[in-house]
Amino acid sequence: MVDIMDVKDHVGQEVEIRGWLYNRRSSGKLQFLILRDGSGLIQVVLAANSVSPDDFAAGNRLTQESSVIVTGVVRADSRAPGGFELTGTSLRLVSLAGEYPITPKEHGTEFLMDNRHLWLRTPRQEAIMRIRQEVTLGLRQWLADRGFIEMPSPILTPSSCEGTSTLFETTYFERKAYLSQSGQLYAEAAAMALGKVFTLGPTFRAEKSKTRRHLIEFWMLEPEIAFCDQAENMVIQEEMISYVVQRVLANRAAELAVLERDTAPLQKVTPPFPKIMYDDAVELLKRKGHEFNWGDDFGTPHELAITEEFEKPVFVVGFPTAIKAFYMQPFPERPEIVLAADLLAPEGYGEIIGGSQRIHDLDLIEQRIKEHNLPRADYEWYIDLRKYGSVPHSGFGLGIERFVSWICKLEHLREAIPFPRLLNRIYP
RNA sequence: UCCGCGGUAGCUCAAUGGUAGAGCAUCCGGCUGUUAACCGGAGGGUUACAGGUUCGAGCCCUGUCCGCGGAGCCA
Repeated sequence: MVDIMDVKDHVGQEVEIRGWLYNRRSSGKLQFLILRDGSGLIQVVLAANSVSPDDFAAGNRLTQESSVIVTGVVRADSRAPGGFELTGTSLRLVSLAGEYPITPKEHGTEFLMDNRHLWLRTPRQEAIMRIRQEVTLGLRQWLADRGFIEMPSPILTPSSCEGTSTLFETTYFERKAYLSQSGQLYAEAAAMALGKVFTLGPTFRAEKSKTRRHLIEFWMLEPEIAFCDQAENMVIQEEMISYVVQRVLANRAAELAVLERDTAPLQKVTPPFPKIMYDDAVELLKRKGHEFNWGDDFGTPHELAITEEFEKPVFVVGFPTAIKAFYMQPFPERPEIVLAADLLAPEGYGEIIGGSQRIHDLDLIEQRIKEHNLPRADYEWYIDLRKYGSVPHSGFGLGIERFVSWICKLEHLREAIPFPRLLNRIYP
């Protein structure tokens, strides 16, 4: 048995391919079967004198997406898509497919989303999923190589992590529980145990967001590092992002080609990334004619206006304390801003990372929990981290689907995850 | 939640208020190098739903539902 992607290494040999019929063309005594097996596409030529009459007839009855096992001799042929093809020697039907909804013609997104379980079989979706795997593998590899330990955080939580976004409520036997919207607080505890850690898992936001940049359920990577300040935090981010982008360029060139992704902008993604103070970003926006006041949070048009000034991802540093989470460390000498930075991706993809140095002072964290009206009882364990050997520490959250969408230059986040949960969609 | 656009065959889309159409898919037939193959034939419709105007509504009006795009919020 040979994967289609490896067929090119078996020229002149007879190989067995197990897969599904992607498309079929026939010229009477000659059939062209395009097979897919998840690793690629290949054309199998069935001639009346190359296979038995029964196998030839079976080929004629094949419907789109029928599963088959074929054997054939590999031949280089410029007329074949991909340059290699099989001269079929046998064909065995595994299962005859019924009328397949996704035809070789174009379809609308609503229909494709209703058939997401089948849509995943198309070459474009395969390419995106392979790139997604390269991204998560690359992130894990880069972190593991630097001594980070993967520490999963719980999905069922007793209360909000940040007390801001809307949470999904569920029941935990006799009491209420919530689906996690961030693993960060748990990552902080883990960092005090193992030094350098990360959590990678699903997070849930019950916000009625309805844009191409939002998912209800999405995956987030959240590294957390003890004895790390915000400057070091940003170095980690820019080196990790650059490594993964360059790795995808090196290992997934074929998939990027399927997506017709212009790789020139990605090749420029190398450390260091430009940094702009929030203060200066406000001035930049005013200069470009935006109505924007110091203290406002960025909307989509503002992120676009900032990122179009740069070719690489750009850090916006020093946000107003009032618009950021309760746990962020104030700037030295400037309590009105925090040691936090958002990383904005180029080409209109916006925020892919939010990171900060965390408050390590016991009195200040207690004060902030009070100011934000958070239920102190739920945060006792978090406060403990400041009681027992507190150290300066930093971390960040990376949105996996936004990162993948940018690398693939997707129109919509829904294609970056196998089964997207959207505002009006929980099927399939 | 707000603003805008849309819903016709399994799919993608046509159709001056006057007989419901095409391509793809499916089925039948033809073709020994096809490239979203091609050629001939067949079947396939509660025009989202509910009302209304009209001699006559896919088309005009009202309401509802659903979807898409954008905003806000965020990764």
